Amino acid sequence: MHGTVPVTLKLLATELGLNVSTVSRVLNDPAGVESKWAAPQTTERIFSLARERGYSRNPHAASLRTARSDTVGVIVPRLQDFVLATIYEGIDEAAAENGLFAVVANSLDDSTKQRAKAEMLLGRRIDGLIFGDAHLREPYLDELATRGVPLVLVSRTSGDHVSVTCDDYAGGRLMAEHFLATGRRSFALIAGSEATSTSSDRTTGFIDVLDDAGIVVPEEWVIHNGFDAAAGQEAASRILASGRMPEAVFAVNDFAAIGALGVFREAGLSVPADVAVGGFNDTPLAAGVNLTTVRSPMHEMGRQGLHALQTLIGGGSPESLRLTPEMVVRLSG
Amino acid sequence: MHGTVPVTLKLLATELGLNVSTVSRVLNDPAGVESKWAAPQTTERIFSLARERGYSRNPHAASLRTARSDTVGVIVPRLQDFVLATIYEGIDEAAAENGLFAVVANSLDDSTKQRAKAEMLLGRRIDGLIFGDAHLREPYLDELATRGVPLVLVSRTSGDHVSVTCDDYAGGRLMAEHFLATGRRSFALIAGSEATSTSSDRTTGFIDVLDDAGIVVPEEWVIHNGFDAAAGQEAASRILASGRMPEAVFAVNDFAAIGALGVFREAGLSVPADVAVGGFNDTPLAAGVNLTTVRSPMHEMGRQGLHALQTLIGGGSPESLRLTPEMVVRLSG
DNA sequence: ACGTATGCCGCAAACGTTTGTGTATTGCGT
DNA sequence: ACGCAATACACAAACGTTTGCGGCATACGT
Repeated sequence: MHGTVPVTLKLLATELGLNVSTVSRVLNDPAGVESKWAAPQTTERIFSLARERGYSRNPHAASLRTARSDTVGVIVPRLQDFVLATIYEGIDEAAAENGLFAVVANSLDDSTKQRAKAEMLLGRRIDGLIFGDAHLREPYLDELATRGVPLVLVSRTSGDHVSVTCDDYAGGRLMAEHFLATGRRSFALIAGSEATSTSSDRTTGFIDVLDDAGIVVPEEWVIHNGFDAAAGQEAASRILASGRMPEAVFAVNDFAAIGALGVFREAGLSVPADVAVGGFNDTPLAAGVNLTTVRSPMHEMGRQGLHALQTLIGGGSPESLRLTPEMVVRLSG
Repeated sequence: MHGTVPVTLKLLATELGLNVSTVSRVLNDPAGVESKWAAPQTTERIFSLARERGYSRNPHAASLRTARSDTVGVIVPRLQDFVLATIYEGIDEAAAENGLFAVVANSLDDSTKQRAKAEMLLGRRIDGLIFGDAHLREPYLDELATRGVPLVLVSRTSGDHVSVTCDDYAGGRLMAEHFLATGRRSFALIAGSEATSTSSDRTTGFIDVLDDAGIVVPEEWVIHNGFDAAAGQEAASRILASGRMPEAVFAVNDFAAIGALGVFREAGLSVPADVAVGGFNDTPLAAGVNLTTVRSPMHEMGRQGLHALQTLIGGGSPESLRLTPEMVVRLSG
């Protein structure tokens, strides 16, 4: 197991009495066995020997030669976040289907780390980057663009970089319309992390609808403090501490919603009788706790993001995409 | 931005009037500026030019030469699973600290996909593999081991491969002891996926304690059907459908527990008055919904797993590790 | 019968590193 | 003054591919 000679093109070639170039061309021909690079008989011999010896091309050598790695990097705030994990799965799936490979890194939504990870990936010679952690103003993205690095954004938009997102504004409107239709008249917003398009689009969509209905959301009830369960808990506590209660609260993320749910219930409130709660994304857990929410096509965002990046790498100029969300009403609101 | 010449060792070397070998040695010397491969003055010139030109070594060329990629592959059932995502984060963190890079792939807990992904990663010339999806009997792992592929298991054990896990048996005992101490006498088990060590160790730990107390868990109340919220919901429904109710149910995974929680509450049962519910892992959401659970050191498992793999790659023979779990009691039980 | 096309394949140069070996220069001890 | 050991570097081969170019047959058209 230690003195094994690696099976290379050269090995196959000499064993077949051919030149490595011929073997290489045949093995790489997308036409496969129908390759016109060699006589049918020769092609057959090549493939069968390759199979027999278990040949596997050395991607480092190939990448060195071609200056492509067939690998794309993706940067997410955090893989622990179900939403981003799902998006990454979509990316990875589409990548695999297209002969690419996706690698991932966490930025913790921090600009310095984002830059560090991106540069690290570029150092590994990836062919392009997908950002799932873009902030509204992000000079680094512009820098990368002018450096000529192919990049696309998923989940969040920023500037005029190519992006694949959920139509978050529409999603916010959906939730507001639902709440109004079910008779609620006062609202609080657990609005996620500031300076992200997901946060601002969802909240302005929500607020715009209320505006039209002549309802204003008090400023202290618009709480920006992150997307996770802990953020939802803290926001809910702040709402409770405000003395009075809204008839409904819209958390722009399911996990924040679930965190809020727990705090409200613990405070003896009944949901949705005392306060309705709505989330965003429709993660499986939302179904598990009967949370009313807006479904966003996370997996599909990942897939489309990869496709966009691929056409970008190929020299094309893909359009940004806004996938449409869907209201899903459950018991919590 | 298109006609840029890539900055290589050769470029630096000719520009400095040196040979690439010298530049390479200096730049790679762990001693950094203190390198003894060149005169102090020369070393300084090399580093400053490298910095000025923004030199970044081409890992493909290096890997081609050294036959190492400084990359490890990790295979998980699913990145969407918070537990595995956290373990991967631990792996990635430790990898980065040691100059390595971790790439990940989903197997969906399916042996065929597991093999396919592993072979794909090996084709990319990774230096070693970490499996987070091992089943109890896994011939493929043995095959890899005899092939000489450095591998370690995390989260789940299998055979006598090196593994870093939580002491699941102890964890199961903790939960049983807690339930007994709080007066429950009849139990159901939402036991996760069959043929995984996490499932079997946690349940046997649980059952052993009950045995000693002279309590037996009815067979139809030991339900094997996966680790996620949907599995928990279905299991809870089956329990409800059995006609009578246990005083407590232990789900070997928080998400399954949360799913069960939702079903019980929806059925009008009050938790923990009518039925206590315990989970496993102590994910943030457990705190969010006040779930009693057993904390497992997920992040640390990842870190230790990477270290084990690293010593394996370095030719050492690391010991398997069983990290100790911790009971965390909340309102649900 | 002769030019040309086509099928089949080989040659060789890169891609950017790492690393074993070699060599000129300097400094030192004696 | 001599040998000897460091010091400070250079040379060159190798890692396994990809790909432009070229060459030799055979077949084909006229």
